[in-house]
Amino acid sequence: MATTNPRRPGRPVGGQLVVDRDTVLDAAERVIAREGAGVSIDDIALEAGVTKPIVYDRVGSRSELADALAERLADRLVQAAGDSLIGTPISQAALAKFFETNLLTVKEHRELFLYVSGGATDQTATGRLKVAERSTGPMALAIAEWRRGFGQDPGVADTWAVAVVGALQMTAIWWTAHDELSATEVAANLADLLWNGLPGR
Amino acid sequence: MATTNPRRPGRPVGGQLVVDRDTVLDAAERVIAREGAGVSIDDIALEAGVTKPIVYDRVGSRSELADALAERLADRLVQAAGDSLIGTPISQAALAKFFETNLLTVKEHRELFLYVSGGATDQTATGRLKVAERSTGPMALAIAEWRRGFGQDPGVADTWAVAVVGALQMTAIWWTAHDELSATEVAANLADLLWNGLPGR
DNA sequence: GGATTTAAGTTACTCTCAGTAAGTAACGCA
DNA sequence: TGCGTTACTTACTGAGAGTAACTTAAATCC
Repeated sequence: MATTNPRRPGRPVGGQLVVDRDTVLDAAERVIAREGAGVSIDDIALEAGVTKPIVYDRVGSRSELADALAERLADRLVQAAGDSLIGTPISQAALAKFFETNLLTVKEHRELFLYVSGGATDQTATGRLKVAERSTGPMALAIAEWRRGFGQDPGVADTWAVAVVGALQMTAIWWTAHDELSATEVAANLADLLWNGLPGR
Repeated sequence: MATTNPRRPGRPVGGQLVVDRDTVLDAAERVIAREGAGVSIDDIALEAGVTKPIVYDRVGSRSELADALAERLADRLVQAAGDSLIGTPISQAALAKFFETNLLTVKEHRELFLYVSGGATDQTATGRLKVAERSTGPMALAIAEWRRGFGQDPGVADTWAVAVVGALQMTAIWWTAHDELSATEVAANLADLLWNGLPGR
């Protein structure tokens, strides 16, 4: 969707906005996927067929952009994987399936994940935490639900959700960096750890 | 150690180097701890009482700097926590102690951790992975050892080590962002998860 | 012991990029 | 038909990474 015929200055013909926020975010995802996490705002603007100030107008600063992309990515992770977990009978196998889906989704959006993680250097810089927090909510709910189902204290759910998401994210980035194992194998290992614990059963 | 009396151009008197690599890294840690993860190379140079090209000469580019600091941080984490784990009888309580030490160490070096994580935007940008990989080695060894002790397959050790480190790191950064719980509580929750598994015992 | 090469700094630059200010043309309302 | 408003663009500013050019002391050579 790169600009075919550059626009002149001034308000364009036809009362509509040239691009809306979502279009800019779509373009950002596309160019990040294509060129890697090092892309500049100008690159994104170009991909959207527009200039930099428009990007600022639609989505805000670079860290706000990273945040917005983080939300999208997190939602996608939840969406893709949630089907594997919520509502189905809980088992180690289901957990493994859930992890596998997550691994594959991260792999698919690896550069976006890196962009979002490295997002900004200021205090909002906890980009990975942003993805995590978004993914964590549903996860925490699910965990609390389980625990209640098992007749156990759901109070640990928050910590556990963060931990599980952290384990998953780190494993995913590690796995995509040097994938000798298949997603299925890694997911099975993870599920084994988180279902049975370190000492095993 | 900030510059008291700026040096003139040219080679300084006295055959010695003004600063060596470690001194620069020390300065970097100090200024990051004091001013936050947003510091520039110039800031670091100033703190070291030297100018930017010297920093480049001693440690290299910004991502190499981040990598070097990541190694130091990881070594410190291993150092601080290793005592709690290696050689002692393995138990859920020991694991909790290990986690607690780790949490407190990350909290202590929070800004450094953020600097290293946000480190660079290029493909080397997996700064957190750098910390992780460094921490992971010893952890993987320990886990493999355990598993053998339990008479179980040590083959999962690599994946498990990454997962445990990931869970720990994410939990740490989450905890330092909004610490309502004590380190001890969070560590206990983590140990419960990783010792007993999600379903509990 | 002076001339020359090498070592170890600093100053001053370039380049890229985030963020913003100023300029321009179409729309839309009186 | 004129004038404010809207929605763009171009052109700037400032900061920071990385480097080139310069400066002076030490070390080497005769």
